[in-house]
Amino acid sequence: MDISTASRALNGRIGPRSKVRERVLEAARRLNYRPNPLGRALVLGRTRTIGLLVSDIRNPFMTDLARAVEETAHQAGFDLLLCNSGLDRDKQMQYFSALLDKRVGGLILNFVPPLDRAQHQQIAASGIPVVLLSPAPRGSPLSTVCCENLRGGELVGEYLIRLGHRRLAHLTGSLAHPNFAARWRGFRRTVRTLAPECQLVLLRGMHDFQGGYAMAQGLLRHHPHVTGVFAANDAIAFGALAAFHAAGVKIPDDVSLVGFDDVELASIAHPPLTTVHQPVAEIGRAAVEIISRHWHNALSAPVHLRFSVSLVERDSCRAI
Amino acid sequence: MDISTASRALNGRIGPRSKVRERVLEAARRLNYRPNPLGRALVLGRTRTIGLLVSDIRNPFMTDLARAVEETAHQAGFDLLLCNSGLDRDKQMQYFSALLDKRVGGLILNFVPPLDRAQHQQIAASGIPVVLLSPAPRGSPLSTVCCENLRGGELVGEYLIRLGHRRLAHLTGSLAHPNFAARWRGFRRTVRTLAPECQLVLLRGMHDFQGGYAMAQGLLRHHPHVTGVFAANDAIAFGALAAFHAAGVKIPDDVSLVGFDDVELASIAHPPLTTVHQPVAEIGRAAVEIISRHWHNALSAPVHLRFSVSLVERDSCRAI
DNA sequence: CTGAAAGCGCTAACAG
DNA sequence: CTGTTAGCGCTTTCAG
Repeated sequence: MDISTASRALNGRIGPRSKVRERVLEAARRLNYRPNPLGRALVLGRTRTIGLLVSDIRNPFMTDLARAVEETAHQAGFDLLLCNSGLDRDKQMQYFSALLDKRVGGLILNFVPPLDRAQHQQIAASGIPVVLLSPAPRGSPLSTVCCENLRGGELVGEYLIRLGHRRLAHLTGSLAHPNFAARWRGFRRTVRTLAPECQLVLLRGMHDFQGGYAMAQGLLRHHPHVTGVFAANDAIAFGALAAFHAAGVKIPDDVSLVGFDDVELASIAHPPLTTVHQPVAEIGRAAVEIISRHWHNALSAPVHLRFSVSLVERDSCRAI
Repeated sequence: MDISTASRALNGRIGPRSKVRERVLEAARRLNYRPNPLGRALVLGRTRTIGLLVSDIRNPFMTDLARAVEETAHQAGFDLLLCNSGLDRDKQMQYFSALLDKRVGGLILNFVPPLDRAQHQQIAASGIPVVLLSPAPRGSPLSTVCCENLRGGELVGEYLIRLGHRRLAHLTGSLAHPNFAARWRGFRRTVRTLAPECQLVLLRGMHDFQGGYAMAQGLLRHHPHVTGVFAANDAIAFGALAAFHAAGVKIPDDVSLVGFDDVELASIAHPPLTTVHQPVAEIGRAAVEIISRHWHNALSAPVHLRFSVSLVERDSCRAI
């Protein structure tokens, strides 16, 4: 018996009832044999590693996502390479190439700023399964998994209007990012429809804690009359909370604040944050599943998933 | 010219002024050549990947650490494999073995529960550089990077006593973990010394948000008279905060609360959390540096680093 | 079903 | 300084 037979046995390419198979498995166990993934990867041209490329893992939504992704990936026999690209487009592409060089088995990307159609094609041309965490342009060759961003924005608009707020602000990141763009579109459209007289200011900055802090400061300085604030994600909302707190502005007494994501920490904020819930664990699971299926050639066309959202009311808003 | 020459040129094992070197580099650029790390890893027997093994990346301290580690690692030409082992000892060792199989270039471990002397030896026997995020038993063959846990506990003890609290509680994880053990030891010792009459209750549970929540609930039920609480990390403190909030207990009016870690989010809690600061970015950098040095054979003996801590006063405590 | 042989892309030991 | 050769550990034709 030689090693090719052993290889076949270990990989199940041999009759399951075969005597040889048993002997190989037995010997492997006895010798405590552990296959070297590098040898395998070299000949196969790909690894069982999933790359997760985000701008900053400290964004609590990304943290929760990473956890879910790692867990699912591990169960499916993959491991997780974590990359923080920041907001720099070049650095993003540089990371991307490095991951390709490493022959990752799949990629989960949250590109900020996002790519154009040509870049989508280019990425797809790499041949490795890619899942985008945002909606793609129509006909994109890449898989996408995201939530109903537009609907989320609408929910917040309806809610704040219903509470009687008429001077609103939206604190967001780059509107070039499809997720943020959709949240804003849904919010604005709803507000415009429900209360056309409503005053609506848009502030853009970093989509993280710091950015939220800075934007809230700017808001207090230049638009002190605003009573309802929609932060495009919970990280921004947390930053805003801190800034309001520091400035002596009471939430929800002086200003009502709504976030987006419903990260675990939203409930510990001061006060507990009203926010749009998206099912992060399911999103992570779905992304891994798509990659795993592609890996096993059980999937060829890109798939597009969109999870529904809901508003979870806590204590950061009140009627006016 | 053949490929071994090219290999040497690319790896700088050739006179920097050599004509050949120039030609190789030029050709590589022109052909857009990208070395395949798998081929290299296979022959070298190791990769430029660092494994980070923690119980849960959602612990905000670990999130901050992961960010720092990834950044430093990337600069040093390494990438980061993230593993969440949970609290299960077997799963930990299983992850550990899997990482060895993958020929990682180094490992950063936050084992919970921790290993005994024999296991330290066993891990060291694997031959790959390992950095523990906790103090090791004397004479451990593994490198360690941590903070002055004992001193941190003392600081909190001094502080709460100085504020006049005499009914104290400590909310922590497994005391088998050296970090938690040291924090508790420092705290208790100081309290016992400064105010021997002081009542001191110890609660153990999960060292995360949920655990903090549960422990605070238990505290309210069984020890409602406690006025000063020291949480062994910020995640526990956040959970406790939520539980207190839910129960209508005012912080700091009814209870003073101190955390440990000083994660970014500590400032947004309600109220902003008084906590022990440890320099997470420096810790992450140091861990990567140790591994990188080992990788380049510029280091053979294990190194032990301990960073200093300080108490940052915010608004979660008051004098009694 | 099994063995022999080739080769994935790279580095290193050894001669020239 | 350069080329030749061998081999890292694995999978996969291709014959037997």
